[in-house]
Amino acid sequence: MSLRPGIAFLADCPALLAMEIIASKWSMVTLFALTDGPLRHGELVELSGGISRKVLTQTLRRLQANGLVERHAYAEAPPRVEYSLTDLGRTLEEPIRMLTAWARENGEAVVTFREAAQAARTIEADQATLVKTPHVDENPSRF
Amino acid sequence: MSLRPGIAFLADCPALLAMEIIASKWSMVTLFALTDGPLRHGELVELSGGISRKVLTQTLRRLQANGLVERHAYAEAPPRVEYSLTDLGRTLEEPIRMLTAWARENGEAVVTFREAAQAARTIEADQATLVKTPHVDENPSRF
DNA sequence: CCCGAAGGTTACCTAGAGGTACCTGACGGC
DNA sequence: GCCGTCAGGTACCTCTAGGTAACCTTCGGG
Repeated sequence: MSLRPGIAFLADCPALLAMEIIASKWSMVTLFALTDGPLRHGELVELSGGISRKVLTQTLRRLQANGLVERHAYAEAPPRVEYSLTDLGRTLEEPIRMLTAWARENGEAVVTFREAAQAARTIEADQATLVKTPHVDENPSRF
Repeated sequence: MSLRPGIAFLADCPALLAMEIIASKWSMVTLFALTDGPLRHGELVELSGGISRKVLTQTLRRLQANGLVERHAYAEAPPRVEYSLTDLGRTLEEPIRMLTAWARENGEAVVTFREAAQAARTIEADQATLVKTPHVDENPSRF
């Protein structure tokens, strides 16, 4: 231990537990969608790029149970339910916004890289089946 | 659709795919650990607060396959392998740092809230069992 | 009286995350 | 030889995230 200072904190529990809650695709998306103001269940489904209603409900309940999101149900004619960030949730706005901005800016690059790597691995595998090359170096994908 | 402008992008695919890769507890922890410089496998295990060696390897391979992390194996006496961020991975430094800082600052608050809510629900449930006996027959009318 | 909308819940299923335990393989020290 | 280190790989297991599909409830409208 005691490598570079300021890293070892990773083992500290509450931070890791908090990470466990927010560090999921749907938590991120949901929290981000709420950074611009309260939204209804149906609106969140539309905005979130494919989340199912069940999973959205689960996600919201989890965020609610951890004090990041509030649920307001209005006793109206067509039942209306709005979700919004709590004060604690609002402290997440900036980090989430930055991460989302990163995903928007670099998502394409990631996908491009992944596909190139995939293609490279495929070719490599083809060569391996043709000639069993000695193949010493990295990428220990067995022969 | 067409609610507040600038939200609907969430449905856009590459961003969502990128989110899927980095938005996991161990990806976050691993990437954060690497923001301060290259680290070896064993160092990452120690720093990451409980990740198993198998899962660390899986996580690193996934990040590597998506162009965020590089693996350098040195052919030395005791095999040495170092992992570092790629240029693309380095663009994640700031977002990850912010999120990690948030987790460190607010992890305690989240855990506190969760435990309070848990206690409240327990009391509520106790009252329900005391007052509401006919909980049994609330099964869905199956026919 | 049935329909549709809104916001759920429930049952059922699969895929993947993640853990433990044990094996490999090259080296160095004894 | 035998043991220990480092970075894995593999087998096997469990648990949950997440998806589909169906049903419920309350309302107003036709």
